[in-house]
Amino acid sequence: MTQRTAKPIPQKPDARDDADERAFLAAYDAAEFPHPSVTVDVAPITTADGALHALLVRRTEHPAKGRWALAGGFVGMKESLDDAAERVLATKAGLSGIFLEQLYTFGDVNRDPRTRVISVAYYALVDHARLRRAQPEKGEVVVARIDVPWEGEAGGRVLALDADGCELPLAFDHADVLGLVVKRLRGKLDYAPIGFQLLPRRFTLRQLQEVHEAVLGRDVNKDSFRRSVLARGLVAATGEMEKDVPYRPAELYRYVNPDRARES
Amino acid sequence: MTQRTAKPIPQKPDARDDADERAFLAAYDAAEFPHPSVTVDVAPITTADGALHALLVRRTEHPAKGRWALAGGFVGMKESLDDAAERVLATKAGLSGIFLEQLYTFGDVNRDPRTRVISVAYYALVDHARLRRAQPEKGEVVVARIDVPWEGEAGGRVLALDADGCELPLAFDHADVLGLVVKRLRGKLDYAPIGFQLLPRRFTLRQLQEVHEAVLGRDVNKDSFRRSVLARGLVAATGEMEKDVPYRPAELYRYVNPDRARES
DNA sequence: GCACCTTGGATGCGACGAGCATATATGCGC
DNA sequence: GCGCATATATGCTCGTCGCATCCAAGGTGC
Repeated sequence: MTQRTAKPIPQKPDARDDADERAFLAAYDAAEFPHPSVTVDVAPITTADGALHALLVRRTEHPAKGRWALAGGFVGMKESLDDAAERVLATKAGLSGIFLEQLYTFGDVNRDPRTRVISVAYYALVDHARLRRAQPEKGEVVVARIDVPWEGEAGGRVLALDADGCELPLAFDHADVLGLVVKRLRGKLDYAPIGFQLLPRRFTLRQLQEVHEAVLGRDVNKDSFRRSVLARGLVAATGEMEKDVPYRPAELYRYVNPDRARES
Repeated sequence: MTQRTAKPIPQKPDARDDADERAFLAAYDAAEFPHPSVTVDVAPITTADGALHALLVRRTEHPAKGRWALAGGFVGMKESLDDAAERVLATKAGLSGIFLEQLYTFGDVNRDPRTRVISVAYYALVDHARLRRAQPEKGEVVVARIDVPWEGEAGGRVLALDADGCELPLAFDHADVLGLVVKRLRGKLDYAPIGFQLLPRRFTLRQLQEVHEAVLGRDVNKDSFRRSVLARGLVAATGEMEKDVPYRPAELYRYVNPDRARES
């Protein structure tokens, strides 16, 4: 809310509030004090091979040149935070129309060596095939495996590994940001429909279970998982079967929003 | 895993990176683009009479002059967001040393009529007696009853009522902020130790139950509540009893952090 | 075609916790 | 002492979760 930290604005008398307020706003000078820079950083997340993965962007400029970072950008004066996150996700990561949610705002004084930068972090959830096809307007990207060195929802920073298992150096405090993404996803997974966002529209229950195991970092009981998913009514059978598998094909399901009807 | 998607960036010679980065930082001009204002808004929360209450501050300046608002202030260039929230809580609400946690960042373009203001919202948890004694450095405050017009974790804006049940007009989007506080508290209550923050150091299990009922907005089963609280090992009996009650006094408990030892 | 393997999908059992009822304990007012 | 309100403990039921078992269905090798 609103209050001015430093020298107070010259006081005006109290009456005629509307005209008074208009006059106040006309005289208001937003540039009176220095303001911090505000950015959004977006972590596009998927699951594969039993682990979480995140798309990272190689920094081509200082600071942290050459290191890997989340897709980020400054917030425009006339765009909301959500709009800025969508724009950054589209331009820096080449992804649009996918699930996007605010995570946390990082505002330590020295987190960016340039100047005071406050960063509103978002995470985006997308299925693995789509993330692999992601093509930004320019720049080098990588889909890094997230290595979580803690259990459950303890929290803490995580590591980003390339295909050979080598650690990718992360820029700024992005190892903390990604750690908080993991913690948040683990906390929300069993009561919010976020597992479906990491899969294509049609999926088998086994795939959904593998997504949960990748997010949680532990095995889940197969039968209990199936029962609880089906009992919650969040998925509907399509009658179709998966193809080209060397064993008994499983039925394909789709996510149904219990509130409103949805496309198939 | 990892894959490089796009055309490689024209590489600059990689050596002398440190000196290079120092030169870049020296030439960086933070005032090159206009920046939004960044504020913190703190909602001091307690429970009483079976409902959530929040401390609100009367605005003495435009905009929204005369309306009630969360305790807020601009973020200084050399203080972290958490530090700013602590400072605002101390100066605007007269409270210090209490539980404080970031909630969400509100950044719609027109949420403040003056200029672009991005607000990082926090909530603070404090026991009722302490909130009633809170005395800011200056200004008029009120402890408003929060009326939640929705059930469970549906979410949405809430109303602030004074002692007579009359609605208090809220400034900016603070009805939404308070609504999100309620939603967050309801979601975290049963797996995070936040109920204890709303009580004095020593409390009866009945008091803890009443806190839970006030936050959740519904009754909870007494015996199940007692059993689960005791089984989780988050509280320890003190051996003391409550005094001056016209019925059998209950034993006083205290919160124990299961990780590290704590004071009694 | 047939044996065999692998995975999908259903059923049954026991453990555990939540909700509910009951019984007993304890301080106060009469 | 007696009644009352509340605290505190115990027993019961029921739903859910974890675990084991069984059958179904498709592919592979002979």
